Parts: sequence; structure tokens; C-alpha cells
Amino acid sequence: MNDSDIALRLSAWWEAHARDLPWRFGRATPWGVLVSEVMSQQTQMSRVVPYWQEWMNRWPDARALAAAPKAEVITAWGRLGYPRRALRLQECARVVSEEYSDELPHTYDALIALPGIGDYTASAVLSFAFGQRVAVIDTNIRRVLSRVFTGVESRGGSASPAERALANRMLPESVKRSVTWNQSVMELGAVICTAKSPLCDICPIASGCAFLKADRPGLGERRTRPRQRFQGTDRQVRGLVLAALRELPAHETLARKNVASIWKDQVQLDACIASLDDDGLVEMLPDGSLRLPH
DNA sequence: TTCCAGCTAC
DNA sequence: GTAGCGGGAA
Repeated sequence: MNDSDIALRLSAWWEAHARDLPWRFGRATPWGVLVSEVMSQQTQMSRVVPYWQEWMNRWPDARALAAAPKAEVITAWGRLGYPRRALRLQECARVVSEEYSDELPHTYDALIALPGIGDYTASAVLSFAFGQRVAVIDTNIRRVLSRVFTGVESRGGSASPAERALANRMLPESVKRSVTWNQSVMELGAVICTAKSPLCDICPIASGCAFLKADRPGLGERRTRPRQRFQGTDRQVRGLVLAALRELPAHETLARKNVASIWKDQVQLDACIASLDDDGLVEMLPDGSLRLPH
């Protein structure tokens, strides 16, 4: 199977099996696509769908999100994780509505300059929302291209120059095909060519895969840096603090004694509250009570 | 345990 | 280059 065959098979597989996500198939505005990408950073799409529906229903465009109270934005982010993304998305909305007349810019340089938008998200918006020919490089595409064309697992950390070169080399010349390529390679990585248990039996390009041909060397070995434990970490404590604040009726504050009961270790708790305050996710009042920012 | 459509600050 | 950042699911 040559490169062209692989692209054709993937394209056919995409047509038949693409998940019916609500921001796909031209049903979302460019802003809606961007929101879906930000919500999907380090987060499974299946978890994103209900949040995205609710979010876009409430704030259909950048202008609407820019005008929303911070507390509502943080609350609406719910349990998606990495709540700083919510604040950055709102900052992004502010820039887009004020500097770009509520229309997302169409260039990589302008997109990547927006808060919370990095290389992946900028490229994804250009390809998926604007139909431009750009190599999209995320964890799925890195894994799939590396396996299929190099026969080895991609490594953790940021994409290497070799991986970027590979992604650019394999990107079809045709603008339209390049978009389908990005979509289908990423989708294959998400549902077939997964990290730990790839379903090679039902993979449409198994017969052209160097990784399978080599008997899947190194499958299951740890490729990323060891994860920080969650129990007892600042991340858990920050999550507990925010969860407590989200439960409050709008505009209410959490009294100091209730704040203290969130976590046993008061030193760690205070440090976490300070970092949340730094991030702009909470506000500390002089009397020691706490609330979501306005 | 690892991984998940990453970004940012250091 | 890498630590820190949530929370859920396999």
C-alpha cells in the first residue's frame, strides 16, 4: 500500500465512521470550532460534548462570552478540568470581539497570539474551521504517523522536528484532501490506533502499517513523563476549593471557617488559594472569605 | 497506572 | 526542555 492508498482508505473510513460530534460537518461557526478545541485540550471528546452544547447555547459568539461575568464562566466550565482554560478562553473572546470585530482571524500568527491558543489549536482552527492546508500536530497524529510510516512509537514531550517534518511531508497537496487527512488521521488515533490497545484487527490501513509489520515494538511501554499523583496534590486541593465555590449561590461568598474545612493541611490550603487568586480563579476578601471573581 | 484533539511560565 | 495544571475513564 503506497501513501496515496493510505490516504484514500483513511478518507473512506472517515466518511463511513466519523463520530457525529456537534461541531463537525459545518454545523458550527469558526468560534464554535475554537471552543471545541480548547475544551478538548487534554480532555476526551466524549466528556466535552455536553459542556460544548450548553456553552455555545449560552454564549454563541466571542462577543457574548466576553461580556459574561467571570464567575459564570468558571461555573459553566464545571468539572471539565484545567479551569484556567475557561479564563483564557474568555480573554481570547475579548480580544476577538474587540480587536477583530468578533471574527476569528484567518492566519496562524494571529491565532497563536490569542490567549490559550497554541500551535495545535491554531492549526486545528485553520484546517477544520477555515479549510486551509496546514499540518495539524497533536498527540493522536504524532502517534499514528509515527507508527504507520516509521514503525515506532512517538515519544512524550513536544513534537520533534522529525515528527513535524513527517507530518508536513505526508500532508496531501490538495487543500480539501489535507483537511480530510488531518481529521481522519486524528480520528483514527482517537478510536482505532489508540495508545495502549490499538485495534489493528479493524484498522483500515493495517496492511500498510510499519508498526504492525514490525510486530508493534514497544507497545504499552510508558512514553510520557511519570504522572504526578493526584491524591494530596495542589491540583486536588485547588479542585476542591473551586468545587466548593461553584456550589455556592451566585454572588455568595464562602466564609472563612467553611474555607478552612475544605482541606486539613491549612498551609497547603492557603498556598492553593493564593495560587488560585494569582490565576484569577478566586477572590480573597479581607475577612478571609472567598468567592468567584466578578 | 496511563492517557486524554495542550498551553504557559520558568 | 520540563513542571504544573483537573478530572475522568480504560
